Amino acid sequence: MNLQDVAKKAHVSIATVSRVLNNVGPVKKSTRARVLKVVSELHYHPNLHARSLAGGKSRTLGVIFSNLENPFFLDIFRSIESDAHERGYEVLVANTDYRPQQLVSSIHLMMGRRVAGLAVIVSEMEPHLINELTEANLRVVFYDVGTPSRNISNIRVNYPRGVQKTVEYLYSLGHRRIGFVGHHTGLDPLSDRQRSFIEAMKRCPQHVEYATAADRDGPEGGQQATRQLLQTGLRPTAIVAVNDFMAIGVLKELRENNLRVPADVSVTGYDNIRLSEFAVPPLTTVNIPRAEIGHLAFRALTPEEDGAQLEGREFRINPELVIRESTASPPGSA
Amino acid sequence: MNLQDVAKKAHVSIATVSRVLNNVGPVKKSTRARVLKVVSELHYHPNLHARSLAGGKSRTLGVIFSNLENPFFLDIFRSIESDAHERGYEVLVANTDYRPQQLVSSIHLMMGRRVAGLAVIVSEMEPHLINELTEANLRVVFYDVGTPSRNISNIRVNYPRGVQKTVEYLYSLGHRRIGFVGHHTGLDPLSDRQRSFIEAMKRCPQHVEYATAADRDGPEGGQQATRQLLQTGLRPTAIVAVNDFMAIGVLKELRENNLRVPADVSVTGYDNIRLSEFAVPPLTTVNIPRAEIGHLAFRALTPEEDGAQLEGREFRINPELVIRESTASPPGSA
DNA sequence: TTGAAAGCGATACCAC
DNA sequence: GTGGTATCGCTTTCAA
Repeated sequence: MNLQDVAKKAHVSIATVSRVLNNVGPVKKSTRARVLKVVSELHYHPNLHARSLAGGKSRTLGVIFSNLENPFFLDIFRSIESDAHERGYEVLVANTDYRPQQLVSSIHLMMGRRVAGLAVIVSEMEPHLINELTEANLRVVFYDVGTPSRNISNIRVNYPRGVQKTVEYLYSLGHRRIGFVGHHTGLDPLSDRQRSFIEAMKRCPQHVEYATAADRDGPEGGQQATRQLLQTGLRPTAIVAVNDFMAIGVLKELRENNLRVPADVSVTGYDNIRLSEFAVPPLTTVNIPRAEIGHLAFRALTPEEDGAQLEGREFRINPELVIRESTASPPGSA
Repeated sequence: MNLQDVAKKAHVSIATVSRVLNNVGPVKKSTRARVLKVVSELHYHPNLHARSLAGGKSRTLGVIFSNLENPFFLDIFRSIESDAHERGYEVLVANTDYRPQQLVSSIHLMMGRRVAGLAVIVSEMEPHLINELTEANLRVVFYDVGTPSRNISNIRVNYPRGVQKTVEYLYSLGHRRIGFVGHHTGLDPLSDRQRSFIEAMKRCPQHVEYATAADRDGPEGGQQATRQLLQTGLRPTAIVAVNDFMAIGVLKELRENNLRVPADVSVTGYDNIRLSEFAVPPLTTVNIPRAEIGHLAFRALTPEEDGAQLEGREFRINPELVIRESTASPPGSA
């Protein structure tokens, strides 16, 4: 079914039907009513492909995430989506599962769909992709990677700073043997995170020991990585998880080893996802304001109302330590 | 940038470029190579709107969920998506937040995008929408609502059966005062769930008492609803949550009231999301196989390989009780 | 206030 | 093997 069918049944031209549907140009009230009646009788829904093709412009944004299962990403998505809907945009999501190849095809898919802007909130970003997007004629916003330019904006969270705060806090509590639980350490941004931890440890005034382990993102991975960590011989009095989602698994593995948190082992997460308050015990973590990130991403992708053609910008997010009940002084400390 | 640009630069016609890009028809090897070279030099990506418009058919499926934040839905999504990608389909997601109006626009959006099939996995389904979709010329699969017909398939989980098993189990442990925690009881399918609970309670051989409370879906809502429940005066020895996601909040509220689970109060969930094993204590729940649901949905939306034009079918899912550590006999029982 | 017609960027059929 | 062109369903001038 198409405009033609509606036009015929309403005894008008397709141009008129189009005007009615888009609320543009002058249309006599009675004509308008007649057309709308036919439209609803026929259950007509305009072909959006034809519409974007003819219209040229697009009110659609694309967003690509590494792992929608992790509430961190989902929160950002919801924030972008809600801004978008409010302003009459649609949003297309894609999930890469941390696979670089999947990221490539998602990006190309979004370009094929001629999105008006693209947010790339992933950890598997590779330099050549950044270049390709920079050269493309498309508004893009990256998360924690790349540098601003004509069409590129950036949102930076300064992950190392948050880790530094965490490690300092644990150190101040008296912890000297700390483990790190990460995931996908083969991917640059994620091995950077592990490195941030190591550097923070090395910066400690007195002698400290550490070990790291990694498995896939999520509670299961966190549990598995913790299992490895407990077998290293380090006997950590604290474990720093790369994010809250994995920390949930850390807590479980400790519990199953009859290690109390925080009496025997302290645990920290990162992100401050809402689930972190429902963990047992509630997690000490680093707050990353997902809603704000979503708003920034939307702003970055969207022309300012007042026509000011926003150049690529850089937005900085400041990670804040949130102390809850999963951390305490190590056993046997004063 | 379009086919024309590529064609010009490669000194061929747009028809040839199209052939190369789609791997159809005969093309001389050298021409093919030349075209591909230009395509990559120009970073050309075909306009998918034009493609679907010209091609007619679509390799895109739509999926609509009530709440992607609830891992139950996300698991189904991932399962559908993975099948889809494997078979060369794309999938478009939409999230309704349990808002009927949002569902309407999502459905229309999907129709406008001319998806090849639409999975509607929501709780806010209204009869007139079912009709509209039934009349539409579109493969649809519903979750736990509607009846099969020409183009409509259904996946049914028999929620009441699972609740019945749960209540029977709690009853057999000795529980006589049980609370129910739900959400969005204004929506038919969800008030049905609450009703299932009540009916299961009424079926108990001896006298039992119950109360219900509701808040929004999720841990926060679960916590809030539990707070209400604890104020009703029914001092429940067990709480049945409408799903695992809410049960996580139930556990938290009980903990904050110094009620031990399961020593003082037993708790059950529903769905068996992976997080339910990470709850403290791990949740007794009802297993709903999300992956299988995803596979079934994909099958229902997709023409069989062998051309057998699958009529609308009904798939039944059997809910199974999974007993873990959040349930026990009530305090003071033999 | 309305209609006719020129694109938008592909696909696919038909010639050559 | 390759090119020309009708066509998909819509938006958007331009005339009437």
